[in-house]
Amino acid sequence: MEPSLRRACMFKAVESGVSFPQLEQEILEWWGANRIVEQSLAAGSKPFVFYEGPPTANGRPGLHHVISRTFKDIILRYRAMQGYKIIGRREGWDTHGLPVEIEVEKKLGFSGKPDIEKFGIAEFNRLCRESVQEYIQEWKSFTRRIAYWVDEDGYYTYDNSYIESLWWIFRQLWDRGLLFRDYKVTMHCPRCGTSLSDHEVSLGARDDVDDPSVYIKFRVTGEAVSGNDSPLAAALQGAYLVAWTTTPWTLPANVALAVQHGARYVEVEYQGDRLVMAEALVGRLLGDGVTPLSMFNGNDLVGLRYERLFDGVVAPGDTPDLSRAYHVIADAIVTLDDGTGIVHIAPAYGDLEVGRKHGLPTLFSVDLNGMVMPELGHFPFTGKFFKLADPEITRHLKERGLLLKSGRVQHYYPFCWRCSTPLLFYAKRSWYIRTTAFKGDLVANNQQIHWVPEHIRDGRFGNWLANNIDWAVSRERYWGTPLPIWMNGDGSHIECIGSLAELEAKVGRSLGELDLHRPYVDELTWEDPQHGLMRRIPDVADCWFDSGAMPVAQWHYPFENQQLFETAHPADYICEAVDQTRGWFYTLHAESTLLFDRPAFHNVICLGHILDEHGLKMSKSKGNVITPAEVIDAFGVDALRWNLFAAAPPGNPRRFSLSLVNESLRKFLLTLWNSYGFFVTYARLDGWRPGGELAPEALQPIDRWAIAALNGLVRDVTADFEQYEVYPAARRIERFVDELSNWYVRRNRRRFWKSEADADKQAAYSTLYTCLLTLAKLTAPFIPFVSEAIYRNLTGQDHGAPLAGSATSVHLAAWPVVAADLLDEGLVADTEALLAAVSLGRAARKSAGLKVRQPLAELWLRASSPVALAGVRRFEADLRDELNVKAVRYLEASSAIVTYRFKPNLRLLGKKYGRQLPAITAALKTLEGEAARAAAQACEAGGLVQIQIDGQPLDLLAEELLVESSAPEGFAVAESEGMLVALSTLVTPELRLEGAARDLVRSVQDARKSAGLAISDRIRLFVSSSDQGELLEQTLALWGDYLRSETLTIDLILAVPAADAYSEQVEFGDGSALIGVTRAQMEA
RNA sequence: GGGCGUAUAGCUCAGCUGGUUAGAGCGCGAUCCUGAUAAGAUCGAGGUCGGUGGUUCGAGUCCACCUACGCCCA
Repeated sequence: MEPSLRRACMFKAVESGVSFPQLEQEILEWWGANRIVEQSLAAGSKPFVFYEGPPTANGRPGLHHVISRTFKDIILRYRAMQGYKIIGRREGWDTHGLPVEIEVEKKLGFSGKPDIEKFGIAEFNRLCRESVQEYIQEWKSFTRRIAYWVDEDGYYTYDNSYIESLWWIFRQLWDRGLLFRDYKVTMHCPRCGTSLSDHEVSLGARDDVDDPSVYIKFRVTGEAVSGNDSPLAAALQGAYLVAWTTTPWTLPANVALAVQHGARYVEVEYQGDRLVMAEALVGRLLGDGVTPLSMFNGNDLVGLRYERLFDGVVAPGDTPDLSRAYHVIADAIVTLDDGTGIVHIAPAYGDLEVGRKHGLPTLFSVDLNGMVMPELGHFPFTGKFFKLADPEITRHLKERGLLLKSGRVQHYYPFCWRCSTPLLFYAKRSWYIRTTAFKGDLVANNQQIHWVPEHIRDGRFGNWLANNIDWAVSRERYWGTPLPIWMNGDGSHIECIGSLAELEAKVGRSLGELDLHRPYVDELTWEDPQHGLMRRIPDVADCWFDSGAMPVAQWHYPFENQQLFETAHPADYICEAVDQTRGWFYTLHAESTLLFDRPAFHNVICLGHILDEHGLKMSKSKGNVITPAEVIDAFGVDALRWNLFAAAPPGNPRRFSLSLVNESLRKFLLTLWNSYGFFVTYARLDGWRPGGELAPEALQPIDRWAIAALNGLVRDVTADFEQYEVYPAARRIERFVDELSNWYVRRNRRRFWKSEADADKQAAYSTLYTCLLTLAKLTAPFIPFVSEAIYRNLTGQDHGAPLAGSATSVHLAAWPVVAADLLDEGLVADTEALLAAVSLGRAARKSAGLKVRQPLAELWLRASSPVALAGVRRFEADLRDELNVKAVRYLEASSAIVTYRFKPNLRLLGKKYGRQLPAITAALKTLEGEAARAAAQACEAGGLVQIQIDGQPLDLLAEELLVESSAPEGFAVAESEGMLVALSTLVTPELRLEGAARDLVRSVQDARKSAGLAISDRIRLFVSSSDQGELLEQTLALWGDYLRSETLTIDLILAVPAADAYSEQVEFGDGSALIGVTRAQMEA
């Protein structure tokens, strides 16, 4: 071991071939063993409220869950480091709902509700509970692996306490008259006896279904509904309104005919009848040569009464106002694409929204088994299945002379995905929450929410609120929160129960042990003295209602935790994907607005979806799904997290591939890791410890630059976080890490490996240490593992005594604070100018074919502005060294070696001169020779430049012009954004020797490395050349000492290498040289 | 069919209130640099800024329409 390594060292060696997945496993174990997560969860004082949007525990976690969980995590970690106590940092599970039921049905081989009822609801629900529990176990280990830090003591929507809170909410709404019963159109399977979800409907829909296509005549009575007493009614008496339908079975339930606002309608004579329909469709239906008798606007027809075809059936308990039926309405659903421009309206079978809007009654003709109802009357089709009734109804109407035309058509129609029975659009009694009564509040409260990205607020979410419809909240299912509504036999008396205690009072016994699910709650009934037996309605709640209630129900409010709830509502932050605008974002917002008249959350990051590398949705059927495990196993969680934070703004849909994660790893994580590794390597050699006194004057400008840039970074990243803007924060960090590694470390390597332990070396260590330690804290919310490894080692947690005042984990450390006095915008800008000059210098070298190791005599520079010029002057020494030139000179207008060109500064001149611009540009182009030099001097002095426009003189200000200059003769030039660098290309014999020496040094360093020597090994060096002997001798004569000190050579031998030496043939001068190295004896 | 969003290099993305030669990283090719680095630098190939029209002295940027994709709704 090196003597220096025997000194007490606080840093553990950093292995260069780091495996991040392995590192992460070690840290996971350490976190677990030391209860770091628990400590972090318990820490903090000021409250910061978070709501966990509960994932449906009905599938394995995918990449999109990694995104949402890491975006939740990063904000919470940031707030925790700022000393906040995070409230609600706990798991939550959405456990109810149809997907869970379907999963269990599949397992059992069921094909619908009848199977479940036969099987027994109790056992069925038990299996549903079991199913979600299995998934939750998988989710828990996934959550730990991706370092989403939440309390595993989470909330479950199936808990009795959760359900009781929901009951309380329902009762609140009920007491305020906001919970009501109305029809809702569902897709109903008459064979399975159940409604189907949208998803199920799409499974069984076909677009090539053969159906009847009939045109029916409705006879105008000559009357109009009161208040619309148009003469048209009388004029059209006895004429027929013609409507088209592909579902004759719905005709008995007809209550209105709809026309289009503003469209043109005509009355025509056809086969002895007067028919009314849209003008645009007459030709298609009746052929050419039909002459119109009269014409009118769609609006004119509104209110016309017609003779009903049948007496539709009124639902039991319903008292519809039939005076509102059987007339013409105008509605936007009517199109002139096909049919007649007059649409038959049957609210019970699909047109419920239209019916509601126009105050139409809802009448029936087919029951839930799909049979034509006997109550309709005695017809040949009575009691028949609705599809089989179609031709009978058509024939019946034909006999009554009301059929104009019939045929067949192929179109879209849905079927049951299980049994292929045609589905019915069917208006069923449902329970609604009257959200429309609060539309104004919903919209107003939304304005208080900070959305990321911003456009969601007034775009997708705002529009959704503005078009609010009442929330249909009941489901005829089994595994869900039972609606706490009890009803007597004829539905004339209804009670809503708001707590378990209230229910106990009703049934007169303790229900402490009761599972508040079906079928157990269904069995609870009581006798009401006036209204008879009270029985619970069979419906359960929409599971979206469960999750929207989580601010209340996760704390079992108001039965417990009243005080906690006051603090924990609204949330400061939530985060989910964009599909939740009509899902969880809405249900949270709606329930909060209705109950408390305030938004449920203040800040929300709304994530875009993840796509595969071709921009397509990842789906099992496409086979393009990437699982989190394959990414994490290959590159680790931090590489994945960094990719998610830094690759694209969170609101955008993001394309994803393994190679992109690999890029994040190599580009960012390894750059950071290697800078850190560099530091630790040398700090160990020197036994360096942080904390020693550092004289400010020992800091080099580049040190102060690094510290200034670091503080600027802290300031900007903090500001980004305050705005919930994670992506720009990540980009800033990336840029800083790149500059730290490729500018600061590269420029200062020498200061770390030089042998004197002076103040300058201390300054370099101290600067780099400060940057790395601060970076560990800044990156902790992003990359919790790598930052932890760096932080713990830099604070000596694993090795020797921990640094005083440091935390055991970076996640328990405080967020960095900006040292305002160390910010230095001028210095940062000057360095930027320098970096630009360096880049141009390298470009110039490239164009002349002069490698950087070859020293050159001089460099000419013209800066883009006086500020940039000052910046370059300040760092001239760095520029000389970096570009390996002996002198830097500055081009000024007075110098005669260049010529000048002028361009207008459009940003300034555009506003001032507008359409004169082309002439000004042309005039500037003609400035040449002495005139150009004079103009350049004027610009430099800040004076005026006069040009001629159409014979008129025009004075331009110096800042309104952009000056460009050409290259001097004999120089290699590069130019960009106003800055020009010209390199003298003349290589003198002296410069050539110096270049040769540097070549030699580099070859020897290479050989040392290849020979496997340690950095600090001293060597014997052999050099010889058969074809460049003279050059070699001259080089060594002049630069021998330099070669020795650079390569730690204690014995330089101008000869062919000894047999035991490691030797290499290397390029040298115009030929080659043979070099050999052996480890020299260490002196005692 | 409606709403919202996206469309810029082979890939992933920047591009502020319209302004000068549309940028970065990856990948590819070439050259260079390197005793921290699976690294870095420079150059090159690669763009009709999705399309069409308009406003303007000037449009990737503003407006209209259209196309494709994603999400939500019908």
